[in-house]
Amino acid sequence: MSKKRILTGDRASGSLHLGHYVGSIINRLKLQEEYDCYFIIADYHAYTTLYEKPKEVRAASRSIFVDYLAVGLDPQKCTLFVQSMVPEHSELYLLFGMLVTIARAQRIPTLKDKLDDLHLEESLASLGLLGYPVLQAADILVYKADLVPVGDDQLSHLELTREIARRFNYLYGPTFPEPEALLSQVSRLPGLDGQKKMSKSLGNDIALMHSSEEVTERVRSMVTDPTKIRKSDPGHPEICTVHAFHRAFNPEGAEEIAAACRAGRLGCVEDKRNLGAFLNAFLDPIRTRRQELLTQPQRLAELLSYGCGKARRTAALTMAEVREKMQLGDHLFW
RNA sequence: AGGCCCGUAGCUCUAACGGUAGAGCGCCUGUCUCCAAAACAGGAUGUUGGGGGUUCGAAUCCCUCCGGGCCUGCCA
Repeated sequence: MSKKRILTGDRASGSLHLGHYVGSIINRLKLQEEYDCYFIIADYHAYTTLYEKPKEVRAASRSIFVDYLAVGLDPQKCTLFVQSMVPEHSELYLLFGMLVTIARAQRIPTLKDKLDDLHLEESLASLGLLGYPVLQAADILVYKADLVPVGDDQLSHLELTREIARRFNYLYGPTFPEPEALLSQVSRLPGLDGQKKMSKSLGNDIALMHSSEEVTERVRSMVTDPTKIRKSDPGHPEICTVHAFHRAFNPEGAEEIAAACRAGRLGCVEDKRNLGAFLNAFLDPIRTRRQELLTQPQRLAELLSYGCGKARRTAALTMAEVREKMQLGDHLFW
């Protein structure tokens, strides 16, 4: 009962890929054993940029939910839910919006990066995009989460969450914990191009839902060590994308492979063939489980509604308290 | 509510006076590589937001509709 609570999740902007897996999913599989975990599929967040594409967002939400189950997040151990199905998020976001100045929101460093990605001038950013970190604060605090697994790029968002919690507690009385970062060892997987991090929008990803043929094809297109021209040339595994994947998915064999590559005994073609086989061996059980789940729409619907219901009950408790403290709601009116 | 600006390839944009729709990036193919990358060679992509009009001829001018944006106002 005294388990600490965690909130984390994914924007519903695309299917999960191997970068998500090594970056956070694998960590969540452990966290669900020790903590009271809430895993959010953040479709409202997806709408901050994909508001013109509702079907894409819904397809992504569905695909992420099924993948959560397929990789082994267990609805008996953790709470899996979709953000928009818990309307308390939006109500708390609205109220938190009063506690944050425009200047403060504009000072979040990730906003600038996001605008660059979108080729947007700051003057063209939507109010929703500016409010993104405030919505995140609502996501976290509506469950009174104690811990938030974050990469260092998200620390500034968590800092805002803590400020909001502190300010709310000061103004209306102690209500929220100040959530702390749970810094996990960040193993970041590069994309197929070896340059940028793996991302669906860059098209350099291997999705959990890719077929084995697609995986083989994508591995074949990976960038390797450009100085290894001939098979017998000594390679540099530390700068080779294929090897980065070996280290992530085949840690036991990685050293031996590196040695063979350096010695010029291992060619890239063979190396890629081996990696493809490894990845497919890893993905096959996930594929099997996904296929099984997809034949049981009724069960999927039940699991989704179970998770959302559970999340909503928790969120409703917080909102009742927030309304009370902020003198809102009909039972206080007269 | 008024005023102004914009809409062209997946993205960023160029196309004087109305005169064969283009470039860069990205993408695909080939050569080269054990692969991939790089380099080189080649290729594709468009109802120029929709409709109407003027004209021998409209991305360009006019009308209209749709979509987007900026400014001013509406004592919210």
